[in-house]
Amino acid sequence: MTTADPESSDNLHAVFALPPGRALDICLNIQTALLEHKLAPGVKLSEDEVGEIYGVSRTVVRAALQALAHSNLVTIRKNRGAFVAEPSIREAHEVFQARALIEPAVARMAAQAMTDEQLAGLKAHLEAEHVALHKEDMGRALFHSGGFHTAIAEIADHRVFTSMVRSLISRSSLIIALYWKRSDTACESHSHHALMRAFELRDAAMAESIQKSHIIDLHSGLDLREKPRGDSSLSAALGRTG
Amino acid sequence: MTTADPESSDNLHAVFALPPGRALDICLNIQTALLEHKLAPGVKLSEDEVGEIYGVSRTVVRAALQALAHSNLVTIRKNRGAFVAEPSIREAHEVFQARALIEPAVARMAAQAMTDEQLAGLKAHLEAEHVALHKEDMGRALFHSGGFHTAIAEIADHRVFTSMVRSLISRSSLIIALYWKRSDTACESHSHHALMRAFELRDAAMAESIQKSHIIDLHSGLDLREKPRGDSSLSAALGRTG
DNA sequence: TGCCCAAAGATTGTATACGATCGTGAATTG
DNA sequence: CAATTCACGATCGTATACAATCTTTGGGCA
Repeated sequence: MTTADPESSDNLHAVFALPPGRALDICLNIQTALLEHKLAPGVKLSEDEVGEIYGVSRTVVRAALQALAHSNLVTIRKNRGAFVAEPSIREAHEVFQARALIEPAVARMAAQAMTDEQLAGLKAHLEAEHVALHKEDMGRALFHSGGFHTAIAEIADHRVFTSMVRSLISRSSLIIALYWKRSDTACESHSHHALMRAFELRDAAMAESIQKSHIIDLHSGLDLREKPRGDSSLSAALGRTG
Repeated sequence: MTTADPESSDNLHAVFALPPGRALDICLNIQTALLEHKLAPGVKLSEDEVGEIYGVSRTVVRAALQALAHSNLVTIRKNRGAFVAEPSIREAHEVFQARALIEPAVARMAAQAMTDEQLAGLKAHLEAEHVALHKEDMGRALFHSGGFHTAIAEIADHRVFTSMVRSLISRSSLIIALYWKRSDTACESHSHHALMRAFELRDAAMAESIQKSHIIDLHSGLDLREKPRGDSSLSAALGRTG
């Protein structure tokens, strides 16, 4: 179980570049909530409110929110406050383009470095995802799916890439919350298991190729057409009241 | 001149995810100082001291330092304070590996999108670098060299990659300050001008290829052998006094 | 003489207070 | 009745004060 625990914040703090402390805890808590889709894009994160929840002053909360803002998970608007980020369609494309470049290269490195223990750890991620899926806990399933991708980067043992991947995956979670269109989530399982086979074989080229296809497939699972979102269309959509 | 002004902080703030304000100004100021090698790795950035320089309270300084820490330009040690980061040898390798993956792809995109105006802008960067080199102002030359790489990412018009490239280049500046071994800096000019030719021809494949070679060349210009650095060697180096 | 420990100084971590800015709603006017 | 303006409330931006922690330095002891 220990090897499979995705919540272990051993060196997770590296992403936020904060010294261990309460601010980091808040960051990690909010990040997890985002990854599990417990916090929707656009939700306001009032400093007072967050501070009261965690029992700290606004000073600490501000540090946490700024760190999250730097990871593009939160948007800070001057004199307005912090909100869960709402990635634009353009940003969604860019994030998945970046993933399509970086993650295959990372998968290749991971395949070469993979130990049996790490292989088992990856499998545990997939099982956790499967269990969550079976319970129809989509949020948790997505969380473990992201954990799988992150774990691969960690196995590649490349901190710069790991940091990038972690950041991109967090942003992907928000993007999926906004733009996911595919109803069948089984797509995950197939690609991930195919990737596992490549890792078992230590076939770097195969891992790279599968991961690239997988990311492109995820990208295509988004509905990124321009829509008349927001309140501008609201009046038109409703017509006259009554 | 306007198109060539590399200091323009138009959307430079996107890297730090801070609302416009004094904290951002401090970030940008310190970042520029780092890029110009006016601030050496390891230098302590006392909150009081920085605050007095810019005429703000520690609150603002802390926000700036945390933003810089998130960009890996500054290291914050609990109860110790903030220091200009000292990238390890491993980190140096990783940063240039990341650049070798990302920047060629970005160069390809830029070559396809390049307008004549943007081409002129890039040329201006090279000229500025040349002028600084002629004045033997190495710091400023390096600054413009980095600006050239950043400008390419901006032309590619991909914010996610641009942000990554900017971050990697900033870190590269620290790495070069610590590990640069090559005395001839003319290598820059050659690769950069070759890249310009590819851009003029709108040859995406050529631009990608040249950029990849260029990054690998830069990487090889570093002396990344393990050395007995630091004070541990100091006593040995000095022997007994007198 | 060298090492260990303790107290003072300096610096950061956190909380709180006050001023500035923005959003909202009611009142007023065309 | 609709549009505009103004004042109020809420929230953030910043400064300052106090508490916690680390570093340093001086003295004591083996």
